[in-house]
Amino acid sequence: MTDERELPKAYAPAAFEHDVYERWLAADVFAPDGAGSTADWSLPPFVIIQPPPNVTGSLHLGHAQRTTVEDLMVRHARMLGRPSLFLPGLDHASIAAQFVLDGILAREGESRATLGRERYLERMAAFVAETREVILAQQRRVGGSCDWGRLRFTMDEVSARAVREAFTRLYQRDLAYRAEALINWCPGCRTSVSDLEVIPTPETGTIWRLRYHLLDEATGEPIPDQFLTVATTRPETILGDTAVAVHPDDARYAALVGRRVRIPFVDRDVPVIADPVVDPAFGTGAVKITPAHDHDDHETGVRHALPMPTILDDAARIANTGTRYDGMDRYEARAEILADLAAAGDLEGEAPHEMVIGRCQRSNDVVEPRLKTQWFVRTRPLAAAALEATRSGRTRILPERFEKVWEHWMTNIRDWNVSRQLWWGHRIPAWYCPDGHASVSAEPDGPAACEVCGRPASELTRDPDIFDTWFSSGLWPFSTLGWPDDTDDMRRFYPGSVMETGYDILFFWVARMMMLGIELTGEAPFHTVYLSGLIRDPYGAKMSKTKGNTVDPLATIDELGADALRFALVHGTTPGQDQRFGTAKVENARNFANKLWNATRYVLGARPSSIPQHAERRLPDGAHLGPGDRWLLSRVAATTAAVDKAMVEYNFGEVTRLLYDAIWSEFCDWGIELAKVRLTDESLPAAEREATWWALVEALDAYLRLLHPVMPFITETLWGAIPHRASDPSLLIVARWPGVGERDLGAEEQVEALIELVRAVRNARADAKLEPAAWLPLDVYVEPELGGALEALRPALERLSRARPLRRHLTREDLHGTAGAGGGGLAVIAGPAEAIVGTGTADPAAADADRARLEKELADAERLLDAARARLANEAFTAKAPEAIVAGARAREAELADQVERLRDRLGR
RNA sequence: GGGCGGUUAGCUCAGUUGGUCAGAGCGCCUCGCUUACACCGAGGAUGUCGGGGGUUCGAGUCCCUCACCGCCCACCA
Repeated sequence: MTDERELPKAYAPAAFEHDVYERWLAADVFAPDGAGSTADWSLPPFVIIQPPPNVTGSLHLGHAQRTTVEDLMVRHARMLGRPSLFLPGLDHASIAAQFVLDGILAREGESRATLGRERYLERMAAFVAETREVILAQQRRVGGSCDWGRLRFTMDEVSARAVREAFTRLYQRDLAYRAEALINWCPGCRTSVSDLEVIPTPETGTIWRLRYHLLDEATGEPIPDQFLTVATTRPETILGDTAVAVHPDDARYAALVGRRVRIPFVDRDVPVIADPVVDPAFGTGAVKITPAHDHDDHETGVRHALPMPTILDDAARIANTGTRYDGMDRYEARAEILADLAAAGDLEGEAPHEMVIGRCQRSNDVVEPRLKTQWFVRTRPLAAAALEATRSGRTRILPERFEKVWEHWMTNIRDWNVSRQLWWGHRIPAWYCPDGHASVSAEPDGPAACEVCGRPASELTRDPDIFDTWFSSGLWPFSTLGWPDDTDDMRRFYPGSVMETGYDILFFWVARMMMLGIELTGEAPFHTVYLSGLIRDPYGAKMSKTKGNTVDPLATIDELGADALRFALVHGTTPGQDQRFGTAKVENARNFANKLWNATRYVLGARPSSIPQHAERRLPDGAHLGPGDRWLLSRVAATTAAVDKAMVEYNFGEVTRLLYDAIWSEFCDWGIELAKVRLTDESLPAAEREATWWALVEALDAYLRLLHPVMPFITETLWGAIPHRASDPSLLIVARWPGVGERDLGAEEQVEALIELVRAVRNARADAKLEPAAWLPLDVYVEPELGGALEALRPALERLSRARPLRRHLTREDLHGTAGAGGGGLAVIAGPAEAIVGTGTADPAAADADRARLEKELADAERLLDAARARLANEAFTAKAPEAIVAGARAREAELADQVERLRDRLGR
């Protein structure tokens, strides 16, 4: 034994993770064109696209999970030699950021109104400067190998220019337009929000029945005892009613169509119209129409050319009705109106009503539909192009089932309201002249003159609104690379390879990137959309900042390490499938890391003294390898191939499962244990011991490389301590992904048979409740093809099954005849191997236990044999099943029959 | 009202194209501090793979249907 390379005894991630990251930074390995990059530019670049986190946010598990998945993909690609780009970023998150800042301001007794636009934006800039480093630092702690030199912020000048340019082009192509339309208004946020930001919320409300009096056709005055009863859940909107609609086929109301009714309070006389939108079975079959404040009604209003009076202001107070309700809050007005209707005898009744009400995703206020002049993006042509990209397979969505969702949403898409009445964001580059003409310009200072009438710039005023934050996000894959300029980065890294995100922002973000990307660059912005499942809290609820049930992953990293967190976040998961977060998984991952740490320490410490400490890496000499070594190297080859396959299929949960099993159950449990004996056997030639050690190093090296994308810190640290090849770089992160070696199926079969024998011996000893530490004689018979391996592994087998002495018998008869003859002895039957554990005494209790164990084994074997025979007796099976399956079944039958026979023999039957 | 996902050991979940796939981790039980690791090692118990039907030589794995849970989309006042 010699000294280990400097590797602390205990696995303490907190002690090295930070340093490892600093070393990567210092070596400049994150950038594909960095000084430390080993990228092969003849290979296709790999570009991962990450949703830039909110600038005011802090890391939650969802971020950690996404960063992990993105990072493992980019690290894998980097190790394959591909120029790989993981471009980090921040999103200004307009409405979300304002919501946060407004909360802070409120606690200081300030508000948007008291500060004014300019001071508010200054305050925001200061706030954002404070928070922006938080999330970036956290991303580093998770281990994201981001190219920090290319960091982008959606509010930086590069992005601003892209926004202006993009919008101008859309406008010029008639894909952006300004119009008065019914939009969703959040009175709390004082802005319009997109359809996606309105959350349908089930609530038990009330539905009221109100009477509208019919007008006398002669006098034009309402008739006291003739009325039409309408049903509504929002009585205050009667102030904006401009019609009452009934179904054209509804006999009850057929005679009334064309008559007029008087809307109370506003004394507006409106027509009774017929429209098929009305469901005669619902309510009273007569619907009040409020075109300016209801989506259905608006469409009805358009169809019938109805007036559309707006009766709510920005704060959702009643306005412009000329009634005493003006200035009242919507709900206060509702109560007053109901009281007044009741007093007039026109409130016919009310009933509880299950309904779905739209609430603001951000503030939870009830959203009011409202007519407003806004900018819109014409989405249908854009969506058609996006659909063409996914249908043709130029862009793939994974898991595939989301393509259906995508199809449905894209084919039913409505125009996108991009105006926001907020301050923090990109100002819409539109200027208006006193005559109301709009000019859109990509120039920072706007057009030189009105595009329509030529009035000079000095007379133009800029639109005060800003863009929906997702507009700039939608440009992310190319705005970050310098678009609209034809930059090197655009040419090298556009379009991106994989866009990774949670499925919850498929529409918000992915859809917008696809639509804008194709329109503006002519190419879909990425080849693959990989949708992760969501991390849920222990109760299965979605984690969200507004809900306050987020878990701070940094505490987990502090305690168990970033590697453990990363491993836990992908282990046992399936793409697109939600997972619940539990500390137990992270602890298990930490234990795994600890296992790997200690295995490496063992290997380093077990170096034969004939190998110098800083020896350059050598391939093990095949001629001197033992069966255990060959088995191990073959298993490495098998695992490498399986990991490759899982990686290609984006089955990262499978990747970690493969590596966990290979490293723990094969490398540690058997590889090291078998090698141990050879390495400490001074009677072996040095060349044999050296070969065994190099085989361990070879296997460890491969496993560290394979595990690096998931657990970058520990693998980098451990890899740094093992011998390298001359061609290796000094850091694992830029080392090459292992190639698939050759399998040695013969060695695998032999060693696995012997492993089974050891297990069976242990099993028998445990069942007989023998002293675990006792060394007992073991008589063994193995079939001839296993003889060589048995002899080669004899010392290891002795040690692992605590056998002393281990006597080999060349025939089964010899084994039965000479072993355990003196009474006692546990019979072990393990496939091609058979053994008798000498108990030394004829302890009746042990004999009974042994007999019971064999009886059970026999019963199991007989049951399986019966099943196998029944299967083969079925002519349909032998006739129709593939040959290989039938052959396998026959082999299985023979094996079982043999086992049954031997068990019966042992039991004296 | 559509659509999707889930329902597999006490808990959290894997099970790729139908044929030793009935598994893992945690938990539990029995041993053991054997010179890499007690964040460990050896051994063990637990499931008619939600119910029913069908296709097939063969189904957890495909089809139909029902039940429950969750999510997404949707203009019913």
